[in-house]
Amino acid sequence: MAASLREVAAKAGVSVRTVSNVVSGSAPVAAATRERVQQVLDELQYRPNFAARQLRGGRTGLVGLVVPELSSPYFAELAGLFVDAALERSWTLLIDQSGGTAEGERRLLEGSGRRVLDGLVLSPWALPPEDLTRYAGEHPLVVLGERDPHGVADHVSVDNVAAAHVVTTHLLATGRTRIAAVGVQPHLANATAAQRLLGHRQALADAGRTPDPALEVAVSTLHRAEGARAVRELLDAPHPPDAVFCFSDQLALGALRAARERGVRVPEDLALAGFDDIEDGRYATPSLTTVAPDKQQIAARALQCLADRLAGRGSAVAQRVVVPHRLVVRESTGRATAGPAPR
Amino acid sequence: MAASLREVAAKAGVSVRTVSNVVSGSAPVAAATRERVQQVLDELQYRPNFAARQLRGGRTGLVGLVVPELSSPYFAELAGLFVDAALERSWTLLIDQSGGTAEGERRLLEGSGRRVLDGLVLSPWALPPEDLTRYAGEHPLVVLGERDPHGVADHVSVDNVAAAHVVTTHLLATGRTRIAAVGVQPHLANATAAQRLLGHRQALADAGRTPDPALEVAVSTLHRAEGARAVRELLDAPHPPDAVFCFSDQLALGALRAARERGVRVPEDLALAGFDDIEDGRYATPSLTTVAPDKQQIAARALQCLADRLAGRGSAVAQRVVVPHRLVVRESTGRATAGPAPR
DNA sequence: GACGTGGCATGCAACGTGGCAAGTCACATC
DNA sequence: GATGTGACTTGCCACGTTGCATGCCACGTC
Repeated sequence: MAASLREVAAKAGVSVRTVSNVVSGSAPVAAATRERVQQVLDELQYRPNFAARQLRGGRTGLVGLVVPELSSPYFAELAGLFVDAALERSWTLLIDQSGGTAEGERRLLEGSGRRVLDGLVLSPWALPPEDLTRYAGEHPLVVLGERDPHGVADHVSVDNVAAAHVVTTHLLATGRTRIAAVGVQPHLANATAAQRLLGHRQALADAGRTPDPALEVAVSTLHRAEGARAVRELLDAPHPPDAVFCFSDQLALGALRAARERGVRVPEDLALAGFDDIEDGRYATPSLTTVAPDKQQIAARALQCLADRLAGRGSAVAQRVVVPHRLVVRESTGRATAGPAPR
Repeated sequence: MAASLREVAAKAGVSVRTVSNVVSGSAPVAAATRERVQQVLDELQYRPNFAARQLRGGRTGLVGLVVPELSSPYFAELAGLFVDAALERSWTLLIDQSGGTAEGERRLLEGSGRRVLDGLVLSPWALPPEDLTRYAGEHPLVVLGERDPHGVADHVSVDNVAAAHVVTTHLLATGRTRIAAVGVQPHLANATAAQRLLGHRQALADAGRTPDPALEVAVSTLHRAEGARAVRELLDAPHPPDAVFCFSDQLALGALRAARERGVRVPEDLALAGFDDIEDGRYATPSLTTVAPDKQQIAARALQCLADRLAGRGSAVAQRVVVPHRLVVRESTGRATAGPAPR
């Protein structure tokens, strides 16, 4: 069924080696020969044998991407961009979903995938650094999102501190005074939320304000429901906020719904900002102010890191790539109404 | 870095073949020898070479899943279940996203993936049957969702006609009289929407009602925004509906938002039903009545089909697996208020 | 002691490909 | 006509694994 080089060679009356040369273009072949061989190739629908190629070359052309959950729009969008970016390098992308658990994150690292993949891009939530270190010592690995600074794996993320800083500063500039932060995740090994909280606090401090711990709300997941719950709690508190900075757009969309349920107007009574710039946020009413990480560049740079390692160009020390982001101001953080805070 | 059988054999003082036998257990090995070899295996951290195994055995242990979009919660959930189901068979699942375009759907079928995968599960939207036929002739293929009845590939789906019938019958039972159907997709090769429309019409006919073409709304995508648009149009029409059956939960969630924007109460003024039973619908307010396909079984049966084909147990003719579904009645289709339809 | 049996170990071959170096051939140059 | 040159082609080998056939040895049986 699957034609091999040998069969093509026999039919074309040339050596196996010449057919190989026609296919790969690695050595000169006379035009007439090339044409004849090519014709047989087409005729027999020759496709190079993946296993044999790998056995010979040591490469599979397969790259893995492990995200916590595909049902999260941010990761789904990101995965799509990785597929495209991989395609540009003629790599095939293998996507896996870890569920945000250490076990899931270890699956491709330790499992059969280990020997199949040329490289791996991982967005870890739960996995302790030791596991990453061990793997990175033997295989090309790129980590997405924040980790401890002395990691050994290459590392791509936005500057979460700066990004959070600019959001809170923007909220202050629209005249808000009590700005809540929703999305702290103390249970995760992942440091992203911690970095954003840091930037948020710094912005408050830079404006001469003291962060109010009552306005920093932890969440168990980054889903809509948690955003809604957080905002309900905030609105029920004795001193409700007049702005909420959610650490993901999903949280912000949940927050938006909760606010609306309570009859709190957005942005007039409550400003809302998110993070990620997912499509749903663009089409929400009001549309969502957010931080837009350059997702395309995250994908591109992450694969570039892998390519460097594969080519042996990788530096011995882990690289730390910071991808640009920008604040996208939309309707949900319009000017506050004059007068007292709601309620 | 990666130890080969040869190295292990040398260090253990046995033949390569014996080491292979220890690893695979395919031939008897004396206990003493086995132990000694095993010790060296552990010591050198031997891992079988994937490529060489495939080259010999012809199997990769890799199975592909192609869905239109991962950002759609239904497909994301489904993909997650496929990952789990594949794991149970010690297969690795390669997920790809086609964008719902013929080109994207052809990528894994025709591209490099073709030779890499032991089998493929495809959820086609745009691909003409010829492509599927050609591929299925050469490789194990399972198609998800409705296709023309005389397809050559194995085929797993729910009974969309029956499922749609039960939804519309339920809406009629709650006292609704003008039931709209949102989600017709005349531009797709995919027949799923057509089957649901058929079931919907049959339910109306069975209740002695004549379907009103003005209440059948086509959509370009299955996203929230399209559901919202459809409902706005329906509510603006001279004779608005008192119930809407959306062909996906995503559409229904969009519809829910649009209804709320217009001040139309759900379910009092307008009943809403969806399809897919995605998580967002369970936590929406009001929670969404929907059809729950047994997604876990879709994954399990689809992989079973592949396994059968791989084992040569596949029948010559295409198999057609119908997976059970159930109607999940929640808040969004509660009893109508007495009195005239809204507006 | 010859023979058969069964348990275990081994060597050979092959899967399809690509690197390497040697080979063939035509043609130009001296 | 011998030699060199360059363009093209080819055979050999190795990658790591496993199927197959064979080899070796000890033991039991006639």
